[in-house]
Amino acid sequence: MDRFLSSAINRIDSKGRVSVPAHFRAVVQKRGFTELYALRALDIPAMDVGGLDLLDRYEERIAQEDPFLQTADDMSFFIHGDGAFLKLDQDGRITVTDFLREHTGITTDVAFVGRGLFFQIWEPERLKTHGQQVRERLLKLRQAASSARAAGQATNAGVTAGQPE
Amino acid sequence: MDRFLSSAINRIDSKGRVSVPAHFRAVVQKRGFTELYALRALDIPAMDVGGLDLLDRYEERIAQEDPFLQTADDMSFFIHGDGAFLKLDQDGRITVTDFLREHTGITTDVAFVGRGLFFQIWEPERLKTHGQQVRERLLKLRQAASSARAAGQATNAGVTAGQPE
DNA sequence: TTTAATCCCGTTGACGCCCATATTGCCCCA
DNA sequence: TGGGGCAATATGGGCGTCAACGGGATTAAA
Repeated sequence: MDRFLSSAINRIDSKGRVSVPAHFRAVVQKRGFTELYALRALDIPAMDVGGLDLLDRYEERIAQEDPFLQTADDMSFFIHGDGAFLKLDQDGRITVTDFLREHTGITTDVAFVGRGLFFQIWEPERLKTHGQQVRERLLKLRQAASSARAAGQATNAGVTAGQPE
Repeated sequence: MDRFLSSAINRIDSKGRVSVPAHFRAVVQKRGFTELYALRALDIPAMDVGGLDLLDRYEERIAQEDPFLQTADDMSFFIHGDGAFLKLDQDGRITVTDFLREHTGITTDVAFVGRGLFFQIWEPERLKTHGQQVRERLLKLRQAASSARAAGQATNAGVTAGQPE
């Protein structure tokens, strides 16, 4: 498997280290990441962590912006300046710096969340809250879609009553 | 047969393991699933379980979204982060983790329900309740359909009365 | 010298591997 | 048709391995 999937919660030890889940480490190796780069997610208290290819995605986006405008500058500052390298020690652990704690609110435990091409680092309680919010939003999306379909059928009223799929 | 059909209830042992029905295991093998991936269903307390091809459809869908908007993030979070691998041991059992118990309410027994290309995991009592609700909904739908049809046929007065089935 | 980072090793607990037993369902034969 | 026996499956438990975790010791940096 070459994608970051699933999630796990690990404890920070007295030296401020935490194990990256073995499964994630395998993906890191498979993808050939020589170093991990972490940047602060924009609207949530989480870090996005991945290889340097994480930047590619954002840089593409920046390239689309007018370089004379503030937006491009802001974005560049964000991804180039507001990131940090996470070094894996030989037991597969990283040290949780204040840089991480500040933005995530992490204290004693760290939640690792797979996101496909990268993974995220969360404070476990906040992650839980966020997860619930995500589910609610997706559920709304789903209901909106199905009621829209129902409304569509209503215009065909009575011609074809609901066919049980 | 290469689809997940029928259902079964198995007991969790003292080590937290439960046998996946032999029939399902055969399908798993036939479909070439090397690992099982479980997602928390959105609006019901069940897990959707299948191969990694479960993700393909979702990822196609995500690709349609603007990757910088919240919806894409939510969708990725849901399928990549809110899932878990279920490893079959060589006796065809999986271990029931807290991740599964939390969402499903499973305690001592597990209900396996075939759903064609994937299968579901339920707490048996909840499955029973859910089954009844589903039947009621379908029944209502059917009745609504037949009464609508009857209304339409009323203009053709009494020629063909509702067909019993 | 102090602080922090890195290496190395031991412990612990969870998980996978293996084998034993019980239970179920099926087939064959009387 | 009913019973016996076989095979497949579900279930229980012992044991080894590995990942997470804790901490000592050494090295590098401030």
